[in-house]
Amino acid sequence: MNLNIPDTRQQVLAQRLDQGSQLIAQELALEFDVSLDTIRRDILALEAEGKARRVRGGAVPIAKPVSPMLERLSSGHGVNQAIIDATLAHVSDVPTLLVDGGTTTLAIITQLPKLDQRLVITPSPWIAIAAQERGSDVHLLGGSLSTSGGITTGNTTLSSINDIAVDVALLGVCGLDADFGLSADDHAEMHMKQAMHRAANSTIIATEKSKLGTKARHRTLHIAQIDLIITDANPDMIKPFEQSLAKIELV
Amino acid sequence: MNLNIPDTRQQVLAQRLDQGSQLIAQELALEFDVSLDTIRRDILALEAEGKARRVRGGAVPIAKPVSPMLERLSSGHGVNQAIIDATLAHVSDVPTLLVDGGTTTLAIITQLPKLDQRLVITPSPWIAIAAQERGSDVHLLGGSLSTSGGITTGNTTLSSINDIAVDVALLGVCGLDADFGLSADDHAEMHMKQAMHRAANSTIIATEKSKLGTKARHRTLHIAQIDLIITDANPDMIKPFEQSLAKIELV
DNA sequence: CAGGATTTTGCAATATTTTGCAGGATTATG
DNA sequence: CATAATCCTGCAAAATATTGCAAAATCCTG
Repeated sequence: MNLNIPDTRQQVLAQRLDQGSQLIAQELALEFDVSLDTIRRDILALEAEGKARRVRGGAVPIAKPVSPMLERLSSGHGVNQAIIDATLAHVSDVPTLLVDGGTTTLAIITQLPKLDQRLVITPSPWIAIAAQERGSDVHLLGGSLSTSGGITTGNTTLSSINDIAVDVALLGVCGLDADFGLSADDHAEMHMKQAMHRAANSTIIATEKSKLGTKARHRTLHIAQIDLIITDANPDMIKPFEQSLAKIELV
Repeated sequence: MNLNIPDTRQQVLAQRLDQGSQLIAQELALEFDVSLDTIRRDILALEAEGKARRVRGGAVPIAKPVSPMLERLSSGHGVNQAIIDATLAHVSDVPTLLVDGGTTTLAIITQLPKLDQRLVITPSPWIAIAAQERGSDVHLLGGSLSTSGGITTGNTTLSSINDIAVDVALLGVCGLDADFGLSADDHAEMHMKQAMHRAANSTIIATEKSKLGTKARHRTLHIAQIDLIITDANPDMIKPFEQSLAKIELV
């Protein structure tokens, strides 16, 4: 048997909370053979550490943060309509599209005009669903679903993407800097975006001005490798980009 | 034992509303073993938070402007809660789950308890998203997205599924007949379900009674190949199945 | 080891929350 | 209009929280 001191008990309780179980004061008092008050104090301590949410009768795990993707999707789409329209003008007639994940690309794909015989290839389940609803044929690239960006990654994904060739790759952006180039938050996502670029004849990027000038952790593409950048930035914000080869379209 | 306090109940109720189910005060009073008044107060509280629209006899979901894709994602609509609970009892602790597409399986996965280190493998982008929401690691099987069932199919999918071994496969149902067995609408889906069955140690099926006794186009599995069938059918509906080897759980 | 400080624990008195119930008002339904 | 179901209101009982306090255990120091 363990030491029956606040420290040990609270450790056990914290572990159970992590595991998702609820703490019921009455039961715990019996289990640890202490009074209700003592358990109550333990829970009080856990709450102070932010490890528990106290409720009448015990405690429950801290409410989990919902995924950022679902969050944004359900709470109004903050994607600039002008960006969407400008991008659609470039991709609407493309018969084979390779589409990255992300809120911007998702917003674009949900407004893709219906077209017979279009094929959308994507590592993102969100994009896959949206594209299918717009009547496209969809090829979903398999792999492990990364928590950060919501796209599949991994060796199997990479190898399958290396076997395809498409007209246009539409990439999402974590950071975009004139010198540092396009960057990604995650190492696995970086490889995915690079592979998508290689598989496509031309690479298009649509991004909001807030991403301009920012750098994410992993350098992914040089600006020169990008064929077209579509953004809602002010003219002076894109000055650093002008000497590069990328074509920039302001909306 | 669960905490039966306003906080917990209201959380459950809110979740059901999100799924599109309507709340019936009488039923809930029985389910939670409290008086009608208590449920009424819970609903009152939900209404105050803007999470429910109160109607005579219970409450209905707030009409929320969701994209069609989200709508389908949260459409546990019409799936019998008892089936979900019974299935969860079998799969909650399984560390590696292979999950087919379909509204029933989707409703189940959206209620999967959080568990560290669970891996969900699926050919369905909807399941993938739902599983990720619930904190699971997700491996998405790539391939062409079939329009009928919403799962990926094709040779690449089949070959990748042949390389895996899991504890439990949770399959959806198009038709289920005592003689004809489990059947699928689509030829490609048939192959997928068969492959999923082969990859798993045990095969579980959850289905509503409306599917019982019906045959879809393509015979997929014999009843004897199924380890467990969970359904809300009446006892006399499953008589034809009794001579088979499959274990049947009525809810 | 003695003696004092600190922590932990259980208890009692007092709030607070939650619950079920009784009654009368209101609404659906034939 | 009559009837049944559901709703609102106030209230009292039960469960749980909070607070203050004192006894016990433990730790610390010389």
